[in-house]
Amino acid sequence: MPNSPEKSTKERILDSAVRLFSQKGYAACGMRDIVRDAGVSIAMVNYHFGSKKALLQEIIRRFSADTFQLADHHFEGAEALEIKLRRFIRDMIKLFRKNPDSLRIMVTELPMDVPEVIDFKADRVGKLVQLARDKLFSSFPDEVRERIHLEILGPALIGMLTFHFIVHPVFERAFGIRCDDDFYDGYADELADLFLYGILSKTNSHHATQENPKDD
Amino acid sequence: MPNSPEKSTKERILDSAVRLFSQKGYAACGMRDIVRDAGVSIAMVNYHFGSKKALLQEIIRRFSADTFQLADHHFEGAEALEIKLRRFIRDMIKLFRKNPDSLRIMVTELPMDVPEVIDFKADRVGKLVQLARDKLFSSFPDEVRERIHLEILGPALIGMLTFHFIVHPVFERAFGIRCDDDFYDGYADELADLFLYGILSKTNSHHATQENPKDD
DNA sequence: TTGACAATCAAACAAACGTTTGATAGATAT
DNA sequence: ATATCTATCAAACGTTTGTTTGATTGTCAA
Repeated sequence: MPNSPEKSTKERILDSAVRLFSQKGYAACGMRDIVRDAGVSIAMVNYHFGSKKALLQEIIRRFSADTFQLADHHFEGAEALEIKLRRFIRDMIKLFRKNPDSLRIMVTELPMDVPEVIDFKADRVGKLVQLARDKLFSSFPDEVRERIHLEILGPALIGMLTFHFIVHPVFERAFGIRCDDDFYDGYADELADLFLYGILSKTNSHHATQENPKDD
Repeated sequence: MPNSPEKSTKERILDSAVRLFSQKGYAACGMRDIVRDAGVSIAMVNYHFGSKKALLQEIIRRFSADTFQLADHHFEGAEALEIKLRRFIRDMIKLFRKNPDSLRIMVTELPMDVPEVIDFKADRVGKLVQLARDKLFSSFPDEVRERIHLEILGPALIGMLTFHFIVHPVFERAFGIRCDDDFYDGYADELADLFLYGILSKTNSHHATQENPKDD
């Protein structure tokens, strides 16, 4: 299915690239696949973006900006931790649903040979966790905050949220579920419950369940 | 750094392919990269595996077998849910640490044009969740099991466990952590706490935190 | 000793790759 | 009117791709 014809050439290339990079992977997707889908000449990619790799970086750059801006926005404000975190998780899933292709590209197509991309992402993730520490957990007493390892729980949360979209084809096949609005409402609630209880457990007691066994 | 010379040609190719597929991605990694690293001729790949794609499928097949066999094994037995689940999480992380390259390949290189691979994975995931339902939660009363949505919590757990290894370079850069034995011990404990509390919350009360708000 | 078989290699293959070039049309400014 | 600039295209460029071929070596059986 070709692209809508009223958009500009540059936007048509971007749309096609996002879909095809996600579908076949960046390296496996030839520029001729993209321009055929976009209905433009192959020279247009280098004209508008400079190179195929720069096109990929532009896609990642745009989606990163959306994602981290959303996170920044939801951590501000005076509401309780529960309220902020539930809203954050719900809107994050909403954003991922709207751009599942961009999400998969951002996660799976780590351009290992472009160190500045890794630096960029690491910088944003670090700032995000710092923001969570300052804005989300600032009211907790120090000895509780010491027990909450955000550098573990943060990536775990992101992993929970994103993994479903990464392996979506396997997931739908395995459970015979079609993922509609209702499903994702339940999905967001379930993950929020899981995460909030996990955090709050640290605020009340030391031991996780009955005994926290360390058997071998 | 080339491969160890005492192994067979077939094994040398497999070892090199796992590392390089993970590093550069399947499509971006040329067969000449692999055979140069393995110290063999390029014809050996097609001789021993048939094609480049068959080599990828062999890698995924081997690692899938290890992973799901581990899961099957840990869900059996008469111990309590907490004990089984903690041991499962710990050994899963141990396996992922030993084969981070295979894990990344299995998750990120979904051969979309090979439907049987997706079918294979979907089948295994479905059976795994069914096994968890039968062996892990069989002692719970029915009205509690209805509230535990394993088709959501299961993939969420796998996402938590694997995501760290997928984005490992970003992760290490962001937090300035070197991930040693101690780190992963804490990592496993933290995730087990998080997950067990999230589940046990469903067994006690209906509402997640204070109010389970549904604001907009 | 001869024949068959398995493992290996260097070289060659056509196809596909990302990029560049030169030309063309349309708009805008001088 | 003419020159400049922008957006576009078809065609060609040199590489690199995965695969195949034909020859060579070593091993084991007849």
